[in-house]
Amino acid sequence: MLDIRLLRENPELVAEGLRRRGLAAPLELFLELDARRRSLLTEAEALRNRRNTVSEEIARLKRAGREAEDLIEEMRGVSRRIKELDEAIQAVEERLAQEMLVLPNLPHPSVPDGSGEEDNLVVRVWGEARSLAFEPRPHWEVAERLGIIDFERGAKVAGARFVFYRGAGAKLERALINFMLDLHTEKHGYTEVFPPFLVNSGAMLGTGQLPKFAGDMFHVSGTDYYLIPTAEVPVTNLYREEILDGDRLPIYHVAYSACFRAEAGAAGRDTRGLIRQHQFNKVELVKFARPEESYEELEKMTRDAEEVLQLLGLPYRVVLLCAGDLGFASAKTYDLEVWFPAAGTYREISSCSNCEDFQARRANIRFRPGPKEKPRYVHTLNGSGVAVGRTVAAILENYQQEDGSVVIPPALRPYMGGLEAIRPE
RNA sequence: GGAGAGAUGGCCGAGUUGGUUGAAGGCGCUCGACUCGAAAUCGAGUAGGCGGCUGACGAGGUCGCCUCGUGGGUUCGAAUCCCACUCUCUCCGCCA
Repeated sequence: MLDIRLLRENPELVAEGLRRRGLAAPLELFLELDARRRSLLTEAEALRNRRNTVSEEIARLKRAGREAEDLIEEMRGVSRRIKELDEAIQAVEERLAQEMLVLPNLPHPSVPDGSGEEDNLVVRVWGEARSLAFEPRPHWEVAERLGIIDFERGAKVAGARFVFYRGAGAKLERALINFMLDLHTEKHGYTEVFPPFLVNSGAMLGTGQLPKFAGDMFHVSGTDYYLIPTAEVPVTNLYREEILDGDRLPIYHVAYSACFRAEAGAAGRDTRGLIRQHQFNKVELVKFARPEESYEELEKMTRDAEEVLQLLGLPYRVVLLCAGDLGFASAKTYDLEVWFPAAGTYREISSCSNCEDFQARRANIRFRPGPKEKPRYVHTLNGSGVAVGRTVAAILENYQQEDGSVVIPPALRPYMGGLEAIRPE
């Protein structure tokens, strides 16, 4: 959520940020609601002040055994008026919140202009996007020939965009999760958490999935539970409604979770393979940082995610998203895109974002800079470190051999019981 | 799922015949005094939010309002009375 004060005092700045995202927001409405709210509040407070003073007077009179009926009669009217004003205030505040909650975050000045993917900026490339000596097969063919992923039975038992991993495939998925968690906890200093996979609507509101993107998620009918689309949701909400000790910052968390996405509106896109599933695994990085350090932390977090791909020997590039391609809550995002030789393209495998205080304001996550100082909102960051299913897909395509086998990246072998390659049965 | 108990400030813990209790007391913490220094002792301070005025939309100052799990009700007035909900604990049942 944006700061209403920023909107009040600097509407042009907000309008400019929204325009860069390709949005025209009717800011006059906000200003009008805000002004109305404050004028009602002032009136109600003046009346409350009157009531409080007179109530003391009444108490004094009663103690002295005197009558106070005329004052009580006056206060009856005052209380009635206060109630009316409170109702009006509540209505205005609800309206204002409703409008504020659907406004996205403003892009950071370092974010380039642009309206979509094609305007994103490649900031660096790692590894060689090599073409293989033979005609590479897409990862789902590699997987099916090895019998390690069962797409058909996934569809039978659950539906389209669900799979069973089997044998070495299941083990590969599990090995990657452990490999990533170990790297981030042991080398990069993150503290592991294992979060709930279902959260309530308050948490979804905090990170920005609700109210605007309800259709992208699975909702357990008859309850207030939603299946998490990413561990970012429970982990960022860990410290909701808390004031953190400034000495603890920055806080680094890493979490494995299954992720569930309805993929509404994605009909026909990536229908084959592991790229776009309703359920997938992900290792997620989340940071809570002081505002003045958050952009430095974003760079470090991106490097931490990159190291996963480097150790696995997967060629990738880092892309800075343009203003028009930014996610709802993000002020600045780097995507990591990994090379897929069969498709001949780079595909997103990680997304690292600084949400600044946008989520912190919604979820009310603050920190005390020093003793006696006022609490301030933290900056929240999140990044995939990295998407596991897509990593499996990338390994299958990049490490496939002409005979149909797949070499296990050396860094992963300790997690695969020393296995050097997956071969057809 | 059934029965009961409870939810107060960073923590512990008073306060329920409604009226200087935003909140006693203790602990913790901060600052000061004492000390060569520390401990002990003494003194002062120690929640958050919102708004008005002042000031530059800053810092600061000042006035006021709200918050004793959450929401609603009764009342001139509610931490205190009533209702609903949430969460925690204990016992029973069930279960990985």
